[in-house]
Amino acid sequence: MILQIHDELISHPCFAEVVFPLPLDQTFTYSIPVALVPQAKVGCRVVAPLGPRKKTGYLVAFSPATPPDGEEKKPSFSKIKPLLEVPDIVPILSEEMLKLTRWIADYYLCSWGEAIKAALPAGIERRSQKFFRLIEPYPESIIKSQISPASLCKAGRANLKSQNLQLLTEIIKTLRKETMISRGRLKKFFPNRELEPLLDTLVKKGILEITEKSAPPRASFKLEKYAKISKTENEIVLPTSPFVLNQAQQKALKEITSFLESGLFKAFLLYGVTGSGKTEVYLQAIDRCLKQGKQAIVLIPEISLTPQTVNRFKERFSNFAILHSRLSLGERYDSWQRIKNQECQIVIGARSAVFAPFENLGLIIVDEEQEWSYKQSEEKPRYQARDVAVMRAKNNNAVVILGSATPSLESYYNAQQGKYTLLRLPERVESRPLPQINITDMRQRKGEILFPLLEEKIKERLQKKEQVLLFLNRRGFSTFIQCGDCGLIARCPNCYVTMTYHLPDTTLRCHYCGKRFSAWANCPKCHGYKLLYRGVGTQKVEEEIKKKFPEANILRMDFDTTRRRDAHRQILSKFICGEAEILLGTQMITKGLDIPNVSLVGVISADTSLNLPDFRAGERTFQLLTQVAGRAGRGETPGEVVIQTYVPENSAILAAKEQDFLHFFSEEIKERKEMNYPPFVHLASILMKSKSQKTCEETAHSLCRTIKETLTNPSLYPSPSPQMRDPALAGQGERKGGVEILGPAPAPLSKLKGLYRWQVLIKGEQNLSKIIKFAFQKIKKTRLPHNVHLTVDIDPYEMM
DNA sequence: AGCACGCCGACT
DNA sequence: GTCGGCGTGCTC
Repeated sequence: MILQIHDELISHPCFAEVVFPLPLDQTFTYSIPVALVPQAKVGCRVVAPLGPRKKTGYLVAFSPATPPDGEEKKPSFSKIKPLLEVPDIVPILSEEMLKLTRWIADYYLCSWGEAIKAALPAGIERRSQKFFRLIEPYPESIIKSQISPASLCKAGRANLKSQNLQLLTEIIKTLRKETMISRGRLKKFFPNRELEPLLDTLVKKGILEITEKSAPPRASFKLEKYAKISKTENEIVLPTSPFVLNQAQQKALKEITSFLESGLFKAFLLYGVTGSGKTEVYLQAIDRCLKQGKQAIVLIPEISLTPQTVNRFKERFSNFAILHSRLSLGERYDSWQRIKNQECQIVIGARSAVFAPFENLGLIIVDEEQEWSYKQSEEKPRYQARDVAVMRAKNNNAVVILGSATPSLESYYNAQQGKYTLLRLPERVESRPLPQINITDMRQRKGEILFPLLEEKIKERLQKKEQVLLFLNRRGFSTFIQCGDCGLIARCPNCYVTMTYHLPDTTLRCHYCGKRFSAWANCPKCHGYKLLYRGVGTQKVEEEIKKKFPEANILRMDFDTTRRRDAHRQILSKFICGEAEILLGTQMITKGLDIPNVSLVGVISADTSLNLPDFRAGERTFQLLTQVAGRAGRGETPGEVVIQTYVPENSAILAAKEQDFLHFFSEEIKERKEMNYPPFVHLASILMKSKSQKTCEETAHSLCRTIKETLTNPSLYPSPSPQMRDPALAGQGERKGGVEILGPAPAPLSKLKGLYRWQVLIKGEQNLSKIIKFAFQKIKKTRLPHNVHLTVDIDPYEMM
């Protein structure tokens, strides 16, 4: 073995440094077999042995056979294994993507391999399929005794539960017939839950043998599917020529093009009210970019990525690709391949399209930059695509345009500070008036759903044969049920949240873990029959509307009515065709709907998003209300909006009424400064999850201690002279060197899916990644309890 | 993240 | 006594 490696070293005195899409913050060193030397380049995928299995990793660097003095020592020669395969002829990752993913790994605190995985289309990993085979020659006794499970057990010395004997018999029978069978096929035959552990046991006992074979690459399915899609999606689209721009648009475009032509990095914030013609500016900027021989990426929030939106681009350009989460793996891979081959010049897509593998990038557009969906919160890496877009533009000397009618506080602040250049489109094209907004104070009469003003307006619109949109950001019937005698509230046993009452099956459901019960007939504690149904959801509103307007047709659109594939589109097209006069729904009706006949928008309660324990609650409410209000009056008839609320004096609601972003910004930014929140500080959230409440709490405390130690020892973390902050701005947490630690405390959702959750929040003037990374390394050395799971979220959006 | 190895309670 | 529970530690 050693000899063989030395042989290779003579012809190729280099090792491959490989990272894997695993939470392992290190590179692995492999030798490169002579046969693979011509192919193995930095940026290629490689298949290599990692422990007992083969894994796809990424070649990120070459390292010399003998490390220069002072560098970390290589693993001993006997440990180094050779690469097995290099599936890429051309590196799949450019130098630029390697640099960008490295930055993501450092900033958002994940491994380089995880960051790279996020930048590549899903399903690109070479799948290896396991095949099972009965070991030849199996003991004579087994064959003779036919397939008596009992004798098999003895021969294999496997002690199996009786209910598994039957299953075992069947498996053996199947294996004898097929000799080789894949895990997937076996699962199809025996969809029992016991299958997997049983197979493992049999392998361990030497009755079965596993052989690994690489499965065909997913992409081979792609052609047929792609053809199908193009057929349905290729409806006739008439090309449009560029519109004549108004003065503000012209000015914006001029600034953008001057930077496109200069070939220098520039970030713009294009702040234009709804209907001010941002898209036309995008289109003409893209056109200029293409004429420069460069490529453009357009990011659009997932929900807004409708045919309607895409067609605007299709009308103007032909050579683009769409990257969409609804695409199948094959389709996505195919789009990606077309981009990689530079067969198209424009990419339109959601969050992950920011990684489109263009090699001569000139322009990135982030439409609706304030949208939360640009932040990946569930999966690692928890990156903010808008910020990645800015970073990528910087790396490429490209132009980035962040567009919005209601910019995020961060972006507008950045524009004020000169980090971004502000471009304003203050007027609506064709000078369509903004909708009239009315506020109803719900404190007048508690417990009501539809107040007289909204009811009156609905009646009016129905008579005029116009359409109505009703918005409530809460699904289900009642958000909780409570015993009127003892006060007991129905809570999920796995999560510390109330259960929502649902119709028509009268179930109690947990919106976090999906648990369902049939609803209480009476109180399970005191057996009282006086049950209170509290908190209004869309189902209850639907019932109320039906009562009040029996002649009207209502469509409800929420998570429950759109679970079926395509239901979303079906409901919308029904509404557009005029099959219903009222569309009632949650969040999902607020985005990108453009229905000319909608003249009234009603917000049943504006307060649901306002009461969340989140410093962005006000901002979110303002954006939501502005967005939903924008759905009214898109046609000839001027629109009208009614917002019902318990807090009409709240600044977010007042600003939404006046549709005055700038006023909202100036109020909100004051509060952020006072409370020491972004954009004045960076935030990082560390979440501890464990089955044990105690472990959670203890880990949280010890983590806090470690972070504090890190901070008090300036030699430990590389921070440039921690400057003193204005003491008047001090927040409530503990502060050291411009860093403030809040917590530890139970997370707002203190238990979810059976796991307790504790949280530590860190505020800092500078990027907190380095400090946290350091503290983590330290805490790992002092041994972390193994039954806690740590999640770090840098610049978090959801801190529940 | 997997996966193997290793040390303790419930059964043959 | 063995089986399999999952705590611990490693992967070039």
